[in-house]
Amino acid sequence: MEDLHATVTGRLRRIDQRYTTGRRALVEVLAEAGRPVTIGEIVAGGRVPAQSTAYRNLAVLEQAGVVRRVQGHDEFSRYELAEDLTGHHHHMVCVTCGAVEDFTMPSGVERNLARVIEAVSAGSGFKPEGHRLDLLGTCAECV
Amino acid sequence: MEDLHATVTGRLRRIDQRYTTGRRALVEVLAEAGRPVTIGEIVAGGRVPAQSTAYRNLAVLEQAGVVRRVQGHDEFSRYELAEDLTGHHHHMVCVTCGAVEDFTMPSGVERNLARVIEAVSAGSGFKPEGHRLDLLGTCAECV
DNA sequence: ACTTGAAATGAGAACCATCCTCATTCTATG
DNA sequence: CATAGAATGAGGATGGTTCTCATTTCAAGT
Repeated sequence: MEDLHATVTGRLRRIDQRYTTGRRALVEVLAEAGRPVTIGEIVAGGRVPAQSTAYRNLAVLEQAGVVRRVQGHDEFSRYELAEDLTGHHHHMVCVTCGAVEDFTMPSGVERNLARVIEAVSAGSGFKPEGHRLDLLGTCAECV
Repeated sequence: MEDLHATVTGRLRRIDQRYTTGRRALVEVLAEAGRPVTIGEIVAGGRVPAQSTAYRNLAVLEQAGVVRRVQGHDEFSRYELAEDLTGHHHHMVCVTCGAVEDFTMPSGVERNLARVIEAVSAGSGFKPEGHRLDLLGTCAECV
């Protein structure tokens, strides 16, 4: 966790932003969640008091490359730590309640996928910078 | 195109909805686009006059299993024909302008991916119903 | 420690894509 | 042709997200 804070400090400094107590709390909430969380969940946790500040700081942290915004299957945005902080992963998205959980694939499959993506975009004029693979289905809660 | 209209007629009838001229125009716009389009693009085309009707009819067509809603990388929703009408495909999403283009992968890769997805979700309590794979990057226009 | 200027915060207002309302128009059916 | 019910379109309402601005906090120099 201290390593994480040190990394975030550096990335914020790079865009002339301070790592305040409130922003540390936000990063800790995201780190402890282990899955993408909504603004509602973040504020309901009690450690991040104001919704407007949460939105603003998530935008700052996104610009710093610390946070990534995730679209699930409902009307709420969700936020998680950037992949280079948590490791490359994908999402299982419940189409009923909107909940999002992380999952990972064997690295062989990932390498294979990366190779195919490279080949597909080669002649298209599109310059790929990353990919997202989401499973859509029903989570255990919603059976 | 006539086959398409016949199929849509059937699917709408199944949920007690009519296939009106306006809805036919909407389906034709989506079919001709060949990529997910925004409400703005649909209305700007001139064949679908009212924005509110476009939204309502897209919702009806989505319920009928004719249309799928796609989230890109900007604040606009995009709409395309359902995969069983156009074939399974994925999206290249421009992170700069938000444009979305279709692409397909070799069927061997798809089968492989499906197998891995099955294995991953097997012990998780999550029941997968589909997947979406998006390439994020920069399109030819945005260089 | 004290001061000071600039950045961060929080409460509420503003924004805008999307959805809803309702009076009017269309359409399938007898 | 008549009629009842559905579809349409213009504008209003909704709500997640963003912006505003007065207040508070922070970092750096003295």
